[in-house]
Amino acid sequence: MLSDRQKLILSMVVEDYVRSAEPVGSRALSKRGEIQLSAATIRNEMSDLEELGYLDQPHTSAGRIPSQQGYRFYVDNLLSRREIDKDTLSVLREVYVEKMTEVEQVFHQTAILLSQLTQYTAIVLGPQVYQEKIKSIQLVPLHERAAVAILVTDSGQVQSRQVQWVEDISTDDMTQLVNLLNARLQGVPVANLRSRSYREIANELANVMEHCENAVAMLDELRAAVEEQDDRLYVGGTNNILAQPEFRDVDKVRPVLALLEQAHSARKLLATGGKGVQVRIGLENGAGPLQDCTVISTSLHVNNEPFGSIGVLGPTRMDYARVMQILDYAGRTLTRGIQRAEAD
Amino acid sequence: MLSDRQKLILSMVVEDYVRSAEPVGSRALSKRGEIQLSAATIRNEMSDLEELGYLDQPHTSAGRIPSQQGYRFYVDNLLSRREIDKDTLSVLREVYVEKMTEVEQVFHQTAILLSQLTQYTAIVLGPQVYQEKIKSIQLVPLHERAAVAILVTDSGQVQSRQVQWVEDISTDDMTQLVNLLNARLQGVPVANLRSRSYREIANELANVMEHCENAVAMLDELRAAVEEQDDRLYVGGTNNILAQPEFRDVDKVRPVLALLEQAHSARKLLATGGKGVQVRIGLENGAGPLQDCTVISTSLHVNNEPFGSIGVLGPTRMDYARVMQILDYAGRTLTRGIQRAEAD
DNA sequence: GTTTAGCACTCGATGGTGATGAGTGCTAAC
DNA sequence: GTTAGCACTCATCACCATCGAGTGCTAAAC
Repeated sequence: MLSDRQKLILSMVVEDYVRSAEPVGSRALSKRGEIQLSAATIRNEMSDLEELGYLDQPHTSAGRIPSQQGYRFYVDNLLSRREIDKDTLSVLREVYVEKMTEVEQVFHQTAILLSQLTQYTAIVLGPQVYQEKIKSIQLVPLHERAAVAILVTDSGQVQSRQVQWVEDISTDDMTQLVNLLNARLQGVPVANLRSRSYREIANELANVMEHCENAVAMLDELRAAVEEQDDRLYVGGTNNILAQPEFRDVDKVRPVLALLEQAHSARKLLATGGKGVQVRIGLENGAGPLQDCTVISTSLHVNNEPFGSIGVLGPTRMDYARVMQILDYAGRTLTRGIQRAEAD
Repeated sequence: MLSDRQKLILSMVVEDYVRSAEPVGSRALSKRGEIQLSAATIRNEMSDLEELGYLDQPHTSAGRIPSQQGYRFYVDNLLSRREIDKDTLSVLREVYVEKMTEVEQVFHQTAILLSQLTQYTAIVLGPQVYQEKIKSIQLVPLHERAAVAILVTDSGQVQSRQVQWVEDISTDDMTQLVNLLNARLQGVPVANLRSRSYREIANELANVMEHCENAVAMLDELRAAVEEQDDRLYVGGTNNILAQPEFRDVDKVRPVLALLEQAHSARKLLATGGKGVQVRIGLENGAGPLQDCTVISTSLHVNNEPFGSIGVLGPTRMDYARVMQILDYAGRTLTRGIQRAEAD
């Protein structure tokens, strides 16, 4: 276990380094007044901290920087929970005071907001429609052989697909089809469209109307639409990462940007399920391009069900306290807002 | 007017420079065999071309690079319309052979595809729902006081918004409302929702039912949804731009990325209206961050109406012929595909 | 035992120097 | 009109000395 003095020095190193991006020397800490020790003493402690794995030294005769383990300890034990600053708070309040009817829009705005506030890159993952229940299915004919199929879930999310019929279909048939689908599918989780109930419906359809293959294909299309939309991912402020000194080297940034462009890679970075703010430092994000990055994220919950997540990606040298506060606040406000909108 | 020899030399310089990203020297051209002249002669011609403004010299005793004017002349007059290469063609065919029912998905895929094929950054702007006509309006109740309003246009695009009622509304009222709206609004351009017909409807509603403010507010919400969605912009391969030698400097890339993140700035880059492939070189994109970039784009048309546009952003040192071919092909194929889907 | 001053040492960063070579412009010969 | 020859320019690179921040260690002070 670290002594109190070691903890103090570690957190001073972390905070200094986060501000300056320069290795922190013993003399600099000694002069800062928060600690009444000579540079030599601090040097000894730093040497110990390095041996314990909490600090790194880029090269002999440079100052120290926190190691991944150092950041981890700092986040877990030393983080000073200072108040969220007023300017930030007022910006957050201003945005979330507006009514938030359109989920998609809110998530998009949140990505922009988070990136602006933190000056890092924001990643927002929309809720998984896949887990919601079907509220209604609608069919809007476009021409004789084409229509738009619309699926509404109980949280009010809408998915749609154009469908083509192989042969003409009468308005009556279509009404009958819609009625049947609604009667059988209301309340069914969208995910089930692929399995059991899906086949039952198919059989039943075959009894009621001709050309039911079309209707079956339609359900399949809707399910596909939902699956695709489930990757609904918003990334904001990618360019912010370029402002960080550790990413001045293009070869370092490019893999990170490339990863963010792949929806399936990016979504893996975010917290899933668990409550509270999650911090993943360096290699904890999985080896590779993100070894110098930290992702802080929190997942949203509505009625105790996961409802997307929001996160911030920056260098490991990140203002942990501030970002965690912002995410915490944004997460709770968003959750409340959505819950209220649904309860209305 | 340039002599044939000058044209040949200019295009050799452009093509060499596009390949190598290094200033092109007279000796290098002389040795390439396509021209039977000594380095000295070519030097004289290059000197003339520089005086005429078609070539630049980074510093004395460096080779020449094309000026913006040089690229412009090359694109307008010298571009060799060689065949699109087979590999590229087969990739394009493969993607667009799949049926393209979902407009949104196709545009998204196109952004990814274009960036992969060209190794530049792709920008795709979806069609303006705003200009289409209303096909149908639907209302799906969620709770007593909340519903999802859905608007379908004649091209099959779907927009939706959650709406809240101030007071409970009966199912009958809702049905009546939907019927009225459909009767009055079918065929009306979405854009008109804000103006004339919108007020007429409001008055008529006041006669038929109570609490019509809710319905009026709903129409307003739908219009807002459409307006927001009109910024539907897909950007693919932003990281590709980092691979270009002229953008190894982070300070050069960052403004470009920042611009691409702002939907309203990015959409300005693309061709609007006119048919055919458009090339904007350097400052032609408007002064500022894009002075070393070229945007090649083409707008799509369905039934002679504009239907979004697709474009590629790269350094001015760009493979013009190839990108123009790819965009031309993709544009025509997309248009055909969408038209067919609608005609079915 | 803990803290501190003193000092030699390390190592990256900075800046100046000279060699190298690609490429030019000019002149004179073909 | 074309080309060979040549002096000149200038970016790039390797090399080297200098500088200074920061360390580790030792011995003295508390």
